[in-house]
Amino acid sequence: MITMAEIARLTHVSQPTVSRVLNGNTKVAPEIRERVLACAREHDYQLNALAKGLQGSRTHLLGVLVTDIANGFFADLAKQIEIAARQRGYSIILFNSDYNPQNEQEYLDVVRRYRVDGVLAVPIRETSTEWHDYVKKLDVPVVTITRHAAGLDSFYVDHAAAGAQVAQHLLDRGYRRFLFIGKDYDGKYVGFHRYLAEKGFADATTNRVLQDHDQLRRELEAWYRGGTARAAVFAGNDIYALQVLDIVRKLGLSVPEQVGVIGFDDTSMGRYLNPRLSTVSQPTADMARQAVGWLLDLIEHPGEHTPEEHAFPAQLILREST
Amino acid sequence: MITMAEIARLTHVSQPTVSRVLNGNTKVAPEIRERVLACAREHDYQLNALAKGLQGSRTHLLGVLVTDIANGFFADLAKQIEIAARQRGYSIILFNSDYNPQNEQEYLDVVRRYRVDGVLAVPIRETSTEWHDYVKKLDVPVVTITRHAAGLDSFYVDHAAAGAQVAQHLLDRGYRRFLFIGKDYDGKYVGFHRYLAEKGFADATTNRVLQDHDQLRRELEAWYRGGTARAAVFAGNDIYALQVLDIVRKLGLSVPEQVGVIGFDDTSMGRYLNPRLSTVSQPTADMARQAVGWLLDLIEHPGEHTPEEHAFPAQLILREST
DNA sequence: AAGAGATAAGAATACGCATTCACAGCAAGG
DNA sequence: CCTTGCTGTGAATGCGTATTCTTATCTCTT
Repeated sequence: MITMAEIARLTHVSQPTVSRVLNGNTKVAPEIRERVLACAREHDYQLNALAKGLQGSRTHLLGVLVTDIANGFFADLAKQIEIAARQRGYSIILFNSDYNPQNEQEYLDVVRRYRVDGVLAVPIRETSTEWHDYVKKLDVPVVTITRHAAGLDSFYVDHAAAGAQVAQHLLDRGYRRFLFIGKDYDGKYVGFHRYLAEKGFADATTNRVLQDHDQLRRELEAWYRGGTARAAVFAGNDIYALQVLDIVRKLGLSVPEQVGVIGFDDTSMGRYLNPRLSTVSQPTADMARQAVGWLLDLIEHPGEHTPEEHAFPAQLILREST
Repeated sequence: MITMAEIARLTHVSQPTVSRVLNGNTKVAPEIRERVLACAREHDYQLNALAKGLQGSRTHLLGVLVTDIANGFFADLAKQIEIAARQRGYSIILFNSDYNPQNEQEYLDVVRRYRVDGVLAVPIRETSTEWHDYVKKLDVPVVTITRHAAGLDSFYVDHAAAGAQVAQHLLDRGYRRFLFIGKDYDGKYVGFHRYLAEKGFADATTNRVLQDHDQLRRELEAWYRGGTARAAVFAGNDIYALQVLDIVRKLGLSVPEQVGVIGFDDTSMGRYLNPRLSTVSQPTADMARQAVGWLLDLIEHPGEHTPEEHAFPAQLILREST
């Protein structure tokens, strides 16, 4: 791989001059400029980003930390981030925490090792003080995306509010008993439960973690038989919702008459399911673009700033399943 | 961020000694070793990977180039790659070509800029000589994954063979008219068509590119009405298959009796659809692990080697839709 | 007890780039 | 014709690390 020094030797100038030509900020004699450019083109010169990064300025690397890239929602997010970053000349180093806090920690070390310019992170828990503190000690800007993190710049949809919207919708549709499938610390569940409690349905709300399809089936059946009021299931994501639909079908129950089902994430498949799946859509592309823009501004115009939290609205996509 | 020189100053030793302690290969006095390690721990030292990379050895960076990370199959692939790479101490820089050859080229420049140690790529076309030549000029090892690329190390499932397997299965099940949904240069279609032609069904095979759901619906309907023999649709991926199922349902046709449907990729949703989707599974995790292993061996034990092509078997997952 | 060999640590250097500093050449002004 | 000021270029330097080379200290042998 050819270097500036090499080009300098070939064109009988000094290395700094080559640097000046290639960066184009300083004035340099036209003849020399041409000679150097020609030589660079001829040998297909590529800047050594490591040397440039070491030298002190930016590395033009962004760390992207997600919980699970195999999840369609995050995959989509990553894609949008990658596009936005590329447009502004940054490359991304991708990390998967796999919902394991230990990995999450280790990745921050990788971030430091490579002197990444900034980080876009989907933290595992919204309220992990350890992680939070660790991030604060980092001297690179970190923007939280998809999750709300107090005291950090964050771009997110208010899951609690979305959960409440779902609750309201289900009540409107006449459902009176509710089941949430997902982690109980999930903001969606918190908002969902709170809203229903305010309306006097605290006892009618249950929360189940999805371990395994067969177990869910047993629990779902028991739950359904356990009451007479009209029942609805709120699934933490569309994949869960799909499984619920399958189980409900097997139980011989009709959707949306006997059981209502609503998902989350607005995965593309929802539109083609039978019945078409009601779900909640997040402005992924918008969030990603704005988060990247914000982060890059932070990077390129450093200085004191107070973290801001940017909430985006969730949108109910109402289809046949409710 | 603290450096080796800084630690050296604090512990009253020289920078090379700190390097020796931290790398642990050379002998150094126990007392000094302890002092340095304590100091490093206390200040939470992190190696500057840029400097190390510049210095000449490895960068411990891998380039991962996929066509579309938002596609569940590639997302899954990326996840497996990331896991395998992490286990051996490598981080990955992710690129999305978005099926745009120009992006594909540009990414190779990024690869060179960051002095990436190696590349795992899903090329857009299996037979792009330009790309192929460009890759050969690169002085880093490149392993092709998911696609077969002549003259390069590649890990892939033989799509043509898989297409033939599908054809055979559909014939076994009594289907006699066939439609493929996907790009016509797709290996799956090639093998599918060839096998059917050998059995005398050349005229009964049609190929359609999926542009848009409504258009597909019209074409599918016309195709179905256009003959009397039992019909089956082979979709290039599970998402297409899902759309086909939806259309077929709308047309009031029964699956698998009147129309058979089979997908590709074995997405997790297939198991929960109604009817459960027959599909083709690729050993993604295996391929990813082996590809990464192979690439890292190439990196860590350089030298002459002749590229090898590793074909993996596709597995038919037969469920209710055929 | 003195010289040879081993061992541990410091000094110097290179990697590729950007930047600061110094200097040569030249135009303009007195 | 000499000074002032500007412009374009080269020399020197630092970023953080690993490595090579050198030197000082110590152990062992005879």
